[in-house]
Amino acid sequence: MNLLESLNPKQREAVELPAEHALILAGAGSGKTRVLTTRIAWLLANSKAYPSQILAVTFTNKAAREMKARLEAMLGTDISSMWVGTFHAIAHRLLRAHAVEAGLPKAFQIIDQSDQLSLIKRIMKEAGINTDENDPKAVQAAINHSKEHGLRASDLSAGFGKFETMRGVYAAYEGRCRREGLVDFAELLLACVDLLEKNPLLREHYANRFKFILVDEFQDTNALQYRWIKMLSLPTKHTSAVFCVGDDDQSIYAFRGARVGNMADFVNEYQVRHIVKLEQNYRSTSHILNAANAVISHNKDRMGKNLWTSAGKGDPVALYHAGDDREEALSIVQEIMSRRRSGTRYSDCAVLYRNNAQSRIIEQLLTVNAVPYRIYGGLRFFDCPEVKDVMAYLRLLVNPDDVSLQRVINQPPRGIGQTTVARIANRAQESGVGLWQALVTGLAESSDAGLARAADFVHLIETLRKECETLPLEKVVDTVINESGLKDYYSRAQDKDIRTENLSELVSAAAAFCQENDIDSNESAMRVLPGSEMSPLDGFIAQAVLESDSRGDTQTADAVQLMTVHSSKGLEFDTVFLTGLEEGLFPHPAKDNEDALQALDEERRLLYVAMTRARKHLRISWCEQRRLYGDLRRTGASSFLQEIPETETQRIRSRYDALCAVTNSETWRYSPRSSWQNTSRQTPAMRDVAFGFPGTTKEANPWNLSSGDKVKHRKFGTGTVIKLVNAQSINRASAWVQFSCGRKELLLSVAKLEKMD
DNA sequence: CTCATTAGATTTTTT
DNA sequence: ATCTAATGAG
Repeated sequence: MNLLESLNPKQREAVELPAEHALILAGAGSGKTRVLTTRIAWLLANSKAYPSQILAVTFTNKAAREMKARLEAMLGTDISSMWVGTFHAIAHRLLRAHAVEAGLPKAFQIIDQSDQLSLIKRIMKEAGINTDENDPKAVQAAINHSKEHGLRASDLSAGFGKFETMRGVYAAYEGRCRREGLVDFAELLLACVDLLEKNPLLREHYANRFKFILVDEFQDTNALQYRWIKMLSLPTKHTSAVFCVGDDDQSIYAFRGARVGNMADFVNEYQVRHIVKLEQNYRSTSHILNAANAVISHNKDRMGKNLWTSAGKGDPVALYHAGDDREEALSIVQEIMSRRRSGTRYSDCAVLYRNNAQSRIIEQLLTVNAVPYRIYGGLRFFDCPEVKDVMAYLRLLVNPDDVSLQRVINQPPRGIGQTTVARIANRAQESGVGLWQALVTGLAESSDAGLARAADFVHLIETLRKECETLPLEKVVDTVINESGLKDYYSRAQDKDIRTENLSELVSAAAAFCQENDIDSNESAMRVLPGSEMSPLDGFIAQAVLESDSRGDTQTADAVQLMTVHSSKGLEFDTVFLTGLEEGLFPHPAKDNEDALQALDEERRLLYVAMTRARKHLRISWCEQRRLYGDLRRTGASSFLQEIPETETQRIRSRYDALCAVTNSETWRYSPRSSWQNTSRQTPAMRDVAFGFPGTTKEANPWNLSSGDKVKHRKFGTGTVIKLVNAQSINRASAWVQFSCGRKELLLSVAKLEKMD
């Protein structure tokens, strides 16, 4: 069989598994996506399933698109009856099809994180809750967390203080969303789960329909997504076969609710009999792979996997110890330029970092040296304010909810300020209706100038709605942009070129949406098409919220790729520069001690992901000190570096190393391990002075102190260090010291503290 | 109502 | 260092 020819035995085993539940443990670079798509193709080719019986769920739109594209290429047939999409997109589709049964208005709208936050803030303000003591973001997180665990406000038992506040806000938020027809991301899934739970017939219908459910990146699923899959697959009845692909070692999203434990739960609950491990790596050479394996082997609770490769040893992992972040960045740029001279493309090089703040210095030096680069994870197209404004107008046409109204009632500015909005909000609250309703019903009797302008706004929206009723999507978007006044407004704004370009790009996006979905360009945007769950406009608005990553890819340009380790997941590059392997940065320290160990394991997985991005060259670097948040911090080698075996590495002699060698011969060792230990512990003294680091001429340096230490002060005498504040900072570090004359906070760069013992 | 200044915070992020 | 959100003057 043609499909299977190029697969290795394990991959082939996975593809040819019987129609039963299965878990595929797919290591980095082991051909995971390929197995998933080939499995589907194989099922179809061997008449195990019709396309309509397949449900393939991914995490990101990118993955969904890739899967569809590969399937189309493999099969060469129409796959439109197959459901391939993200959890949220598929949940949305189900809810549109069964809005009434789910208790939702037909025109319900999805709100994104920022819409959700602004709604929560407003609810808190209206309820007179002090937002200083109760962080709206924390309340938002708590609400989403509750939803992830299937808990509605009414499911939470009464509590005290902050929790009770949150519970109240949650209840109000739920009520508001229901009244306004708004659904947040978690609600898409939860409403689906509720819908199927309440309708056994419907549940059975879908479980019978989707004979094969395939889940990608299973290690990233949260509790709610797990339940959602369970609802669609009736695990006890074995109507559908659930095929999950994942890698516990690459689970790096626990902070947003991902549960690696879902993998073990799946095996138990579904009594999975087929577990296939894909351990042959097709990406990296063996020095890199062995180094990554060694690091990840320090983790507890692994399902157990060891990647191997038949590729040669390749280059050892290069280690670069820089004096500061500038030297680190410069050395990277220099190496990229030298590689470029020997024929490498810029786009084969990636620079990875733990947090976005680290990119600045690298960008700076790339720019200075005229090296083109591309940053991943910036502001996405549909997150641009001007685009969000237009989308809010479009939503008002379909479903006049508070969130959209609030956003654009004075955008462009039309003299409706806080006071007027507050007045409207008061009326709305009194009669228990939404802002729009309050506006529509109570405007005539008012002589207030602000309210009169609000009436004009309502008139504008209603005119637009009438005008757009029969227009095709592209024209609707264009009309709204022009007649809302947004175009005029933004053509006078600060970045008018970008703003207006984005507005016209939005019109093109609407046209593209019609093309992709085979919608006739004359078709009215506001009518539900036969055979579809929603109108073109509904679809377009939903896509804007759910698929905000659909930004014009500039992949064609030859540019160095800059991104966080998180966003590098799933990608690969010939050459990877992994930066900032420093204690306090990578691993990033955990806040509370409770799950500090688990957090450390996740950081280690993060490092594993980063290392396994590299095909041929991996260079890891760290600095003695780095500028962070406008503050100079003394850093030091990450403890993770000691987990990389020396046999897989090669120390690059840095400028800083060279300096150490001349100023302090004791510090320089060719053995990397001993060298890290020495340089981070020793008093910096001469070599740092020679290198020109500020703050190092002081006698006492913050990194030499810890709480409990006995210190001597010229004036206060001897005392004990209680705690250190900003301990890593060179300029702002201070210590609380208990002297016999009392407790003092001393700035370490100023106070001359002498350490005793 | 709008614009300007200032305090406060800043791991990681998709949907 | 730099961005955002929240106050206060014009």
